Amino acid sequence: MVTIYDIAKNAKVSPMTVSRVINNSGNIRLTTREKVEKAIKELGYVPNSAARSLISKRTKTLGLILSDISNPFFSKVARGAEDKAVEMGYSVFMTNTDEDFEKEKNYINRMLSSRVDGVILSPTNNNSIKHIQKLNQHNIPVVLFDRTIDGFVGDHVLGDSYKGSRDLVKHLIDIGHEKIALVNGPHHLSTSRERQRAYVETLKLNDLSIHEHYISELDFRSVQSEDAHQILMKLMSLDKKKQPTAIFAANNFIAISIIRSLREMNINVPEDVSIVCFDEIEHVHFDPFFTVASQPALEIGRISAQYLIERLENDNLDEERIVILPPEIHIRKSSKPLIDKE
Amino acid sequence: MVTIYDIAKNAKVSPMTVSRVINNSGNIRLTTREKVEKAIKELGYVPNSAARSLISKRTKTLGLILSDISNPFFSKVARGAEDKAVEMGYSVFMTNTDEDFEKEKNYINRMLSSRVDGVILSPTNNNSIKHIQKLNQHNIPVVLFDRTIDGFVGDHVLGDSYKGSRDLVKHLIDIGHEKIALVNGPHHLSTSRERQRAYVETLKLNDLSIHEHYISELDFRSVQSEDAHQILMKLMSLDKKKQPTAIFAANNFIAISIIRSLREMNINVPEDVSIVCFDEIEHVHFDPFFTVASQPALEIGRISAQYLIERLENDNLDEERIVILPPEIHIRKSSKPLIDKE
DNA sequence: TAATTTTGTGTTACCGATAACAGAAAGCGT
DNA sequence: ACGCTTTCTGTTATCGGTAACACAAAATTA
Repeated sequence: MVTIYDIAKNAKVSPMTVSRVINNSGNIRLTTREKVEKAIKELGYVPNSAARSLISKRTKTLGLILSDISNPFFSKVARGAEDKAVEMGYSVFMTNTDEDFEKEKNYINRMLSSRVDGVILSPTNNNSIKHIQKLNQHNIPVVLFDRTIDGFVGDHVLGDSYKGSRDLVKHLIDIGHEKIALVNGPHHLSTSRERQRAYVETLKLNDLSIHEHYISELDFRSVQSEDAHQILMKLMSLDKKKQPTAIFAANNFIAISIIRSLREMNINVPEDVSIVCFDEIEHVHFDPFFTVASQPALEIGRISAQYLIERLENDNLDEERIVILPPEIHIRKSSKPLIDKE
Repeated sequence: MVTIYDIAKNAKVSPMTVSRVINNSGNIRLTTREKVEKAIKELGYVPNSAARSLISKRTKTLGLILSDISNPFFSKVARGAEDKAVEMGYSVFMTNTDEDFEKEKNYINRMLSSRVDGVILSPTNNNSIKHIQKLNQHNIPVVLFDRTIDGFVGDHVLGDSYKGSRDLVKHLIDIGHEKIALVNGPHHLSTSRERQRAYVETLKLNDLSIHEHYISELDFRSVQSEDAHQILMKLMSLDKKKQPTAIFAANNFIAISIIRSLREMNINVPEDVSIVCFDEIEHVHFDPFFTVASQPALEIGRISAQYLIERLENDNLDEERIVILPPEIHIRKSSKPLIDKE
């Protein structure tokens, strides 16, 4: 491996001079600079960042810990974060927890070991605070995105789950639905709790009742699951007075598993049941189908990276900055006005 | 930052002993081991991998350079590669070139600087060989996936573009289509060339003619583009004798842009035109729509990582190993038997 | 019990870069 | 030509680990 010493020997200068040429620091005579640059090109020298970061204590690397890379929402966040990071001179270590706390723990240790300068995280649950504290003990700042957790102090970049959910439920009510069920994500995630809060409040505000079984829970990653089927069976076998005519799915993958289960039961969307959900579902058809609250995923990623890097390069920042980005409601074909069948 | 020296002082041993405990190397008396482990826990020590790799010359890190992370095909490859790498004790640096040669160059330099042990790459074009040579000069092995390029010697993990394409085109012919157009990806990619070769040969073998304008080219990433529209306009305004009744799209995103353009022209799929394509299109609808050649993306990622790591940990491997994984043909609703309208 | 092996621990040097200091060379004023 | 800046370059020590060697203590063998 070519080192700064090889360059030094080749150009007949000291290693320090080579270092200075590389970093444009100090004063170098033009002729020496040229000698050194020639040697660098000839020998194909590339600085060793391990050696650099050993002395500089900075790696110019960010850790990005996603909960589900196969969900387009998260892969877009990743893309946004990487773009912005590179733009600002940083690299990104990207990892995937699959919503698994143990995996998260593991990756946090990896991040510590590789001495990333900061971490962008969508935590798996409230216990993740332990991981964050561990990072903070090592002076590694953390930006949370998508979700927040109890006790965290620092930058957040979130979507407005509350507002998006209110708008979705309101839309259902506006088009005549009164029996609306919620298939939520896991209650240990702040997004789920916010979405449920909005759902409950919106129904109450409109004097609509929440029947038993109307609120149920699924994993955010369950595209196809037995659990979904169970939930739908229960919902659709309620007696006519209670049987929901619309369902609010807490995220895109849950919506997909719902629509699949309904299909198996020969129930049509939107003819028999309307569905709305959080997060975009990639629509590749001629005409997009799902009524959704679409979050600005790329932007969430970009801002997360930017905030993190700003914090790294600037000590005198506020204790915490919270950005809450509103989702866009797209009304499409999965929701349709209720026509009274009686 | 806590170092091995702090642990040494705390446990009243030498740094070397601490190192031995951490790495389970050499013989350590049980009592000392316990002292050291206690100190490690108390001080929250995490080894500095920069320091480690400086001396060991290995980073236990792989570089993964994708051409389009927002394409589910590639994000699945990424997932597969990361899973396997972690399983084998490596981390992954993931980056995204957007099919841009300059970005690729940039990322290769980053990889060199961060001293990844090996690189998994889907090259942007034949000139990428320069980048690969640069890596090889630094003794960094490269595994190509999805695409191959001229002059590359080393491991490849590819999908069988030729076979998949033949099967798709054959399917169209079997259900009565005779006028079949190809909207290909860029000709500088091996996958495009293979898919075109299969298309041409299959038509010839069945005595079908390839009219002028039947073969055209789009970017693999163009989900929605003016170019697509232009191409479709040209195709659909051919005179009745030549107007294609079926289109073979070289990848998923091209298929999407085609179907969108057709929609704008009020042409229905599959009633008026059948479409088949390479790569899965995430079907979230009750019933999947596209007839596709689906590649085992996860497997491509996993094998790429495995081959690379094997090569890193094993000198006496063959010069090159080429895996070609067959795609699965899924016949769905976007292709339908031709009914003669005359 | 002395000789030999095994076990357990420490010392020194080094990986590749750079900060801090030192000192040589060149420029400048009188 | 002399001293005094300014510009340029080199030396030394260090970042946090570990390999290589050295050596004392304990265990084993003769």
